[in-house]
Amino acid sequence: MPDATIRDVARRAQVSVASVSRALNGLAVSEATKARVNHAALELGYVPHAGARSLSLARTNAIGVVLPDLHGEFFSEIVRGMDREASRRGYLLLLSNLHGGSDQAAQALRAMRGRVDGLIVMAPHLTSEGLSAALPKGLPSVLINTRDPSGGLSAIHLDNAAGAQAVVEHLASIGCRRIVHIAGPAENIDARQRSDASRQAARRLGVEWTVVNGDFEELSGELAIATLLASGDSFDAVFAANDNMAIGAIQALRAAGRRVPEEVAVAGFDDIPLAGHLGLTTVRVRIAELGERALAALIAAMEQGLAVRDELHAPELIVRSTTLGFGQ
Amino acid sequence: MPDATIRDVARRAQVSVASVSRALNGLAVSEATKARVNHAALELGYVPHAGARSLSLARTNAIGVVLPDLHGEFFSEIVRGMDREASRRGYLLLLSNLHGGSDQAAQALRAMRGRVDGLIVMAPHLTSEGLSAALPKGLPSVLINTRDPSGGLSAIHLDNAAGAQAVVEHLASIGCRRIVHIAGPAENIDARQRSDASRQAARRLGVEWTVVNGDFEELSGELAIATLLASGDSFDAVFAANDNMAIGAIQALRAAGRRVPEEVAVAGFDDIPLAGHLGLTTVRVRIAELGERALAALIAAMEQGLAVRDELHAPELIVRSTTLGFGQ
DNA sequence: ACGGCCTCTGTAACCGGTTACATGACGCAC
DNA sequence: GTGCGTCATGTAACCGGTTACAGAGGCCGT
Repeated sequence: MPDATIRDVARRAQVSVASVSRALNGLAVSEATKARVNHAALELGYVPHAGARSLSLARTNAIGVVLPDLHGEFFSEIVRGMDREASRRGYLLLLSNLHGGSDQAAQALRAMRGRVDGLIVMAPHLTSEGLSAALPKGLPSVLINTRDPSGGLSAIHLDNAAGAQAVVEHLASIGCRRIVHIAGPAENIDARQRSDASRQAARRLGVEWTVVNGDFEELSGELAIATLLASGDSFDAVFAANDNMAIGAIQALRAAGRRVPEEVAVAGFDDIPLAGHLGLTTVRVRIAELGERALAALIAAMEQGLAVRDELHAPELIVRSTTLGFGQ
Repeated sequence: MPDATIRDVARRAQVSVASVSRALNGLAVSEATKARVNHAALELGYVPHAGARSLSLARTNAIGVVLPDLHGEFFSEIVRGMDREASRRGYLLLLSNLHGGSDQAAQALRAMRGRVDGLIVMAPHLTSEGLSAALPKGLPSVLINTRDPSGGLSAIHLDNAAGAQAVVEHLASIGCRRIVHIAGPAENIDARQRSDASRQAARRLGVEWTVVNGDFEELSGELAIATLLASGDSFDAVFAANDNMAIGAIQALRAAGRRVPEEVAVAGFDDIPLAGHLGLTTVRVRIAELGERALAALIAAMEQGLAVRDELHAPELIVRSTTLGFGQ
């Protein structure tokens, strides 16, 4: 027996489908009708068909979220934040992960049309043209950490520059004079921004700054610093583009007998849970909050047709023991 | 200008809507027609309306996921696993979080009808009747870590008993004789199962076993052990119902001058990332894999109408340094 | 030349809701 | 009693796709 439809309920309650629809949606009907409809619906175990409703109303109460393959905390936290805000506002989240190339990405974006009222997209590896071509025209969209193709869309960016700058200023203020920056993958936009901003801040403050390459993994941080130490290079601070590499750096330093923070101050970026446990100075990103804000911005755009806007999500410097005792 | 519909494309290509539909879905049409349709669709920037398509096909290519408010790793990992499997199989995930009480839960489940082809539900705090009443009848469903109301649904359970038993056997095998178990919240089914199974295993092995209460937070583990030590109680092993509390316990022990693992062995449950860093012996749960399996089971049920089945997801004991050096 | 078959195409019904508009009943003022 | 406004209700069109069915034409064999 297939699921009951609104017509089944109407037949059973001896009224028209219009009356059933009105009764169930709280529109004006007589008490008698409402009672009969409710009774019939209960008897049949009627559950409205959300898909049909959406088609008719041109409104789905769902928001599409298109994310790339994210590792670790980032994926979970950003989804958690969006989910929190979505359920607060009465929306469902439709999740789609981008695994393949840009054609698959376009496919994924197109598949959202008619399913969602708005779109949140994070597609760092998509070209601008590809993105704007693939985005369904009629869908309000918010981009996260993605260069806006045309300037015609709202976007939220993590303020990597502010975070990196805060770290360098902190290091300079406690007396560090030779900073080594462990960079992330070159193609990663966050990594590049952190690197650029830290270099500029160091230059401005008259602090020496050199860079070594990493890949965001702990091991790469350890190797980078071990290599540097072996080469006899000297420095009194390490700023890694993320916490994982900073942790690797600390291990390499201690293995080589350098004291942290007395001889070398170390800072990371992200504030992963482990950072708190190890006392790592870092930049707290509040990823969940970033997700919440993206969703809030999207809903504003959807419901009030709000203008395009570009927000920066400011992170916060968290000073802990891997820098605080420097020079003592 | 509203989005183009299939009728717009038909008009532009000078063919019927049926031909457009056939051309775009790869059914038999002449080359000439196909070319004209593709051309017209491209010109109009036509994107099919997935909602309308679903309604007509009675198939959505989406899977509903209803989860309670989960903290920490669990939420992210299980969603990640389901997402991975879903995108592999060509499904989208529709996420809905249960915040409120059981009426809100019923609401959330009903909202899924007509939007998804199947449902994955994790609702530990819902009564059996509530659940089976709220689940739309026509929807294949898989439950995670939830008592099956009627036995009529597929379900996947984490095998807490096997994990807890493995821990106790390990502790006994290295020579521990007095185990303190730090339990989780009483209403949590995982916590209860871990507690029960560890007690039974200890009894069977002739090891002393006592329990203290915690709430899954690190602080509660620390307090529990600190209190115990202050009372002069003696024991040589701590098995916490999760890693967070185990870490708290270690801090309390070391603060009191007890050596871990030499004097007291400590084990947790979950294998959070921090556990590896601290060398905590624990039980690896592979939550993402649990999510993958739930999704795979659901798709099997949907596509092949597979029979009800009840799976156990076995965790794995990970022995590390908080137990390995015991007694030395 | 004709019937049969095959391929392509178009018309219109259908999926399951919502809602504009028409209809009918009723109350009230004149 | 008539005219008007109000209210509850029903009919049918509509949202944007898919597809059963019918019709049109081409090709074949006889």
